[in-house]
Amino acid sequence: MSDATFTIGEMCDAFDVTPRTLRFYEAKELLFPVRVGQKRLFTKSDRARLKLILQGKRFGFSLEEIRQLLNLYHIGDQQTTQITRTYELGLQHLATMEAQRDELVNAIEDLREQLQWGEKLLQERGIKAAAE
Amino acid sequence: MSDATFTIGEMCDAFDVTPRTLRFYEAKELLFPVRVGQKRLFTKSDRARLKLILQGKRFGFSLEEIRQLLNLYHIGDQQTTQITRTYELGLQHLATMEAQRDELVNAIEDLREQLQWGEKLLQERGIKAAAE
DNA sequence: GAATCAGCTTACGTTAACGTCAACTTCCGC
DNA sequence: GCGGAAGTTGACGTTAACGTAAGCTGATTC
Repeated sequence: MSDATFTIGEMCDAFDVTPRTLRFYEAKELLFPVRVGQKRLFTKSDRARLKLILQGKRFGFSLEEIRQLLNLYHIGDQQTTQITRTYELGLQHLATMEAQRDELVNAIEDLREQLQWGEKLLQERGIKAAAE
Repeated sequence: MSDATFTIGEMCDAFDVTPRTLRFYEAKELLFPVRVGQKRLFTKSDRARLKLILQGKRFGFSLEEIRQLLNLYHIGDQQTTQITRTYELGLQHLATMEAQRDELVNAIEDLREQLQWGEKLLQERGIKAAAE
């Protein structure tokens, strides 16, 4: 029940990416689709990884950083030494992301204030909000 | 008391960027240093903008997106029509950032779980944490 | 007054992350 | 058995965001 695979086209539809992107990610060793003859077949694992990749990108991480992070989700099948390194890398990423979250929360607060300012300013000038 | 200006070198030291970067941002109309002869002098306003620029970059925004956002902090000296547009742009950015924050919070949670998994796994294998 | 230093412009180079052909192969329906 | 759809591999093009090198100016310092 975990043998469901997906063609490249299905993946593109599901995640709104182009075939080129998926092949590129494979070349960069971010995805590992199975080959049946020539064709790629993406597994459920690939879907999970792709989801994480796109998420990571939204947070401003590079593909290379993401590639390393992804090993966390393969952590079972590694050698102990490598697990330790991967684990520590994960800790660092966690710290980065938490810092980013804090910064983001502050930035949101600042932006809110600016917007209230603008709102007030618009009211003073007697503008009817785009309520038409 | 608001007439403090800064040379390009001082800016670089303060924000850990290169001169090239600051000149590039000026060319892209993200910063507007005053000229004294040939030389650029950065105002307090430029410092505030640069801070926002670097922040935005960390969140994965492009310089062009950031440029538009920055108008929010100039919102006083615009025409009413433009203020409205700027204001709406700000609202959109706010929504984007809030979505990003939520996603980030979830991702942090996921990552934490994975790390606990790894931690457990390392203990089972009897590894002394890099406490040496 | 020669050197050093900070800064300037112009222009070409670079890296990441794909886009865009071009030129096949494979399968599927009719 | 043929046309179209889906997929494949190169190989080159593109955009953003700077880096880097060359050659110039002006101020300061010894």
